[in-house]
Amino acid sequence: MPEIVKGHSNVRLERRDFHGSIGETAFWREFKYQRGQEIYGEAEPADCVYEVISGAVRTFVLLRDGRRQIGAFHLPGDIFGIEIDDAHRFTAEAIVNTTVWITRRRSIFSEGMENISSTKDVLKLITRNLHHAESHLMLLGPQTALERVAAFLAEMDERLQSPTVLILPMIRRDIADYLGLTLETVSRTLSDLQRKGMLTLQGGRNHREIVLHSRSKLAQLALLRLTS
Amino acid sequence: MPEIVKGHSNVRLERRDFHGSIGETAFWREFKYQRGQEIYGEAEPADCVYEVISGAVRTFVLLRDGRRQIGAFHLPGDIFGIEIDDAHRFTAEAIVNTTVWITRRRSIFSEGMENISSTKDVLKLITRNLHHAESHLMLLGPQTALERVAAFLAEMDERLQSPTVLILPMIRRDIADYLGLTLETVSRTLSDLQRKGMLTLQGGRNHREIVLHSRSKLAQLALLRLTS
DNA sequence: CGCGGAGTTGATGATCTTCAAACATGGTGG
DNA sequence: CCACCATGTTTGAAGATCATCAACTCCGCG
Repeated sequence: MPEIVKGHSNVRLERRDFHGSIGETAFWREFKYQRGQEIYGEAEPADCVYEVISGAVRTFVLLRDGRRQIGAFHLPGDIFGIEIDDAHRFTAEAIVNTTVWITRRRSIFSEGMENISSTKDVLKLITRNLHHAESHLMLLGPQTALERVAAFLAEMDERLQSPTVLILPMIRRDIADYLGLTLETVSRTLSDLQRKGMLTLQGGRNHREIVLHSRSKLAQLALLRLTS
Repeated sequence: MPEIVKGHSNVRLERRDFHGSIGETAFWREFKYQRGQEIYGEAEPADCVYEVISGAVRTFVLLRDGRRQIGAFHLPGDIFGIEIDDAHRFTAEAIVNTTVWITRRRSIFSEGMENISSTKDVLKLITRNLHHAESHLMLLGPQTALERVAAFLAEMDERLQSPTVLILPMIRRDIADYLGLTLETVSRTLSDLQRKGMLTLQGGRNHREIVLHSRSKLAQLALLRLTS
C-alpha cells in the first residue's frame, strides 16, 4: 500500500465499477504521484490494483548492470499492478505527474468473492496484459530499429485514439528501454522519419509532440505480421 | 479441431483432472502429430485446449519477410492453445513427433460452467503464460547473444528438471527464432561456451544433447536481474 | 544569465548478420 | 554394403546495424 503522499486527495470513491467491466463495486482511493516517483517496487507485496486516471506510468525491471527493460506504459484507463503471486514482478513509476485510483486487490480478487462474472472479468484484464506482452515480444524479436520505432509510434497513436498531435509523456530513454534500443538510436530514427516526411517533431525543448503525416506508411513499416 | 491424423489413437479419456488443478473433469482425446506438422494455425478458431504428453511444440508468428518469432516452446506437462478471443494468435507446430491430449475449450472455459474454482484455475494457467511472456520480454530486450543463449539453456535445464544430459528437441533455427538471433550466432555462442568449458555438445549429428558443467556459472551469465 | 535536463548529431568500434563454404551423420537406394 | 544425398551444424570472412563515447544544441527555469 502506498504511503500517504503529499498532495494526494485520499478520497473514498464508492460504488464505482471496476473499469466498467466488473459488476461488483469496489472502494477506490485517489492518489497522486509526482514525476519519477515510485508507485511500487519490484518484489513488494502486491496488495493493490491501480487504474491510471491521468498521466502515465512505466513498469520495468532493472538488470544488474543498470540496464532497464520497460515492460509496458500505462495510460489513462489502463489497469496495472495485477499479480497472481503475492509480489510485484516489476517496479512501477510515474512518468509524469499522475493520478491513479487504487483499490485493495482482495476487493476484486479475493477468496471470498464467489461471483463468477467478476473472476471472469479479472481474467479479461489479465488477458489484455498477456496480449500486450505477446505483441511486445514480437516487437523485440527480429525487428530493426526503424521497425521498432514505427511500431511504438503506431501503438501510442492508437492508444491515444489517433490525436492530431501525438503527445508522448515519456522521454527518449524510456522509449529506448521499451524497445530494447539506445536513446541515441531512437533519436536518430525519429530524425530519419522526420527527414522522410513521415512526421514532424515539435513541442519545444523536448520534441515530445509528434504530428504523424502518413499513418498508413508508418503502419507499413511497423506491420510485419502476415496479413491475417 | 484437428483432423484425424494417421496413427492417432482417438481414445476418449474420461474424468481426468485438467492438469491436476481443475476440479471439474473433462473429456480428452489423444492425438499424435509428426515432426513439423501444424497443430493449429494463426487466426484459426480457438476451439480446443492442448496438453503436451510427449514431444515438444513451438508456437510462433510469421512476419511478412519470412522471419519468425517463436513465442514459446511447450514441453510435456504444458498446456497451450488457451485463448480468450475466438481465434488463435499463434501457429502451433510439433517440433518432433508429439502426443497431445485435446479437449474442447468450452469444457473448461464455457459460459455454462458456473464453477468458480475452475475459472480461477484457468486464471492460473493464463497467468503462467503471462509470466513466461514477461520473462521472455526481459530476455529479448537489452541482452547480448551470450546472455540470451545462457538464459535459454538455463530455462530448458530447469524445465527438464536438470537432467544429466540436456536433450533439446529443437534445432538451432528454432532456438535462434526464440531468442531473436540468427542460427549462426546461436551455433557460435554454443561453441564459445563449449570452448570455455561450460558445456559439452554431443548427441551425434545434430549436437542436440548438451552436458552442462557449471550450472552456477551459466546462471550467472543468464541472471541479469538484480538479486531480489 | 547561467545552469541543467533532454535531445540531436557525429565518429568510432563492437556485435551481430549475411553470405558462403565445409563438415558430420543418419538415411536411402543402387 | 557403400556411395550418395539431405539435413543440420559449424566455421570463416565481409559487411551492416546498432552501441558507445563525445560534443554540441536547445530551451525552460531558478
